Amino acid sequence: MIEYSSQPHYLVAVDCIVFGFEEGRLKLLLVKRGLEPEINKWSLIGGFVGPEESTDDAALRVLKKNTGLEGVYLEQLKVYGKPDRDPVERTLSVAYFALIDIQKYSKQLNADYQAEWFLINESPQLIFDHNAMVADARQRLRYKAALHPILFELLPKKFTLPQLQLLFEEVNDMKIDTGNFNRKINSTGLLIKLDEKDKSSSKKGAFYFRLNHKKYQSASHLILNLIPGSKLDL
Amino acid sequence: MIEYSSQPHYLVAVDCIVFGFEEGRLKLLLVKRGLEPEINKWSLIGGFVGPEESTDDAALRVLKKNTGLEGVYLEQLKVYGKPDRDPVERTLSVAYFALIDIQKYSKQLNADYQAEWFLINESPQLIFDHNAMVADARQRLRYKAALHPILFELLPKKFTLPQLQLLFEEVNDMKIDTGNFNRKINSTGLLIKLDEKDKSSSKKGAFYFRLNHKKYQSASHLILNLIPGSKLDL
DNA sequence: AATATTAATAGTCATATTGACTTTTAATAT
DNA sequence: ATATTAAAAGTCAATATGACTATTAATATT
Repeated sequence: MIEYSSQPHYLVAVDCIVFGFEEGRLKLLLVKRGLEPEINKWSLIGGFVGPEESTDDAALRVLKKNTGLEGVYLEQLKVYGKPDRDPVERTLSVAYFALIDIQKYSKQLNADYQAEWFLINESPQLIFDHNAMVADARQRLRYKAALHPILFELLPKKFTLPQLQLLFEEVNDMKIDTGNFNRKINSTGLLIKLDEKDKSSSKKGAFYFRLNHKKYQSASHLILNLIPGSKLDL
Repeated sequence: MIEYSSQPHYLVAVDCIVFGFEEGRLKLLLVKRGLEPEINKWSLIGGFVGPEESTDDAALRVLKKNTGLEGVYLEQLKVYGKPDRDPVERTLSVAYFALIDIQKYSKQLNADYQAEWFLINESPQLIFDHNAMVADARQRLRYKAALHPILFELLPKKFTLPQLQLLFEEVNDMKIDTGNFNRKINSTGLLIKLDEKDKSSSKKGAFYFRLNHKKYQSASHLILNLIPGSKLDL
């Protein structure tokens, strides 16, 4: 029988950077680590890759086990492979980032799980290299969101244009001109205007919109130009 | 002493998709596999990750060992983590793609190593999931090249605009209008026109250009718009 | 009931970019 | 001298963009 004799073997983990958006602020979902070392410290949602599952499957499983979340946007970020990143023994981590609609899951998250939302800019010190993972994921999110319509994954089914603009402004940490933003979003044809208005934040109220799912699916890999001055740095 | 008791351990490999460009065609560097199983079959350049090196370092080492290449453009593509992708035992592979100037290395490659260049569209059946890796790498190259000036990595120090256009056409598998292409490239300010001309492919000759390295470094992460109709699919 | 207030939404306009196309130019071959 | 070739420059209408202004719809105030 053939074998790769004497090659070293390593642990392989997955870690998920879970983004949410609430009250106009970008948030991050964290859990308290349940094993030594660094037990009870804040950590990304993660776990070891089992013998019968792919890394993608492991990420889905870990996400579901720790939060109950299913069917969310999930994308491989990158591998963190430095030999000493875990002090116990060598462990590679495949990082994934997820975008979820907080409202959809907030009740179940608080009731059944230990997970907690943090404002992205006020999140605590994390274990190992998890802070670096979050920083990389934010950068990737910004990059991707400037070119592809993925931020809708963070919003509820019904949302307003001012809400969407706030999300873009939060992700990109910049002010955006309302008129130009609306024109650009409308020109994508991705949104369908509803009759209902949200009057919680103004007297006039802002119309609710929902995604044109058909169009959205076919456009998810198209390159758009959602952020002003995208010739600039990202 | 703390340990992650009884978690499964796996082999971890790196595989490099090495792209080159010669005679107007995109090429792929392959080697004959040196160990069982599938010994002597064509394979990407790869190897196992050693205990003291990061995956990035492993990719650099493997690339140097198999080809002598150093200082080339190298970027992590993604992890291939399906449990059965290697028939011998579970092995995760971290795939990297490299862009190199063929001319710079052709002599040493032929003399000292087993590596061989193939036209990308005429490359042989590869072991395991390596064909899928190549397909993913091509897609990533096309995506990235539409937005960032990375294809220069495939050209020699001196090159002509027709040569560059041919490269873009090859990568994107489409015809590009010469006037518009030149205008776009010139507007980036990345190129410096030389006095010398290349007369090998026309009577008039085409001016050589070289990269403005200073500008190139600061522009490598900027989003440009190098491909016509980039609102289209990629 | 008229008016002020607020933020959403629509409209304007000069400028820049784009794609399709045409013209000129530089060198060699006949 | 003239024809040939492909590189390089130029033209132009259509579109996209960013900065800005005007209008509108609902509520609050007098």
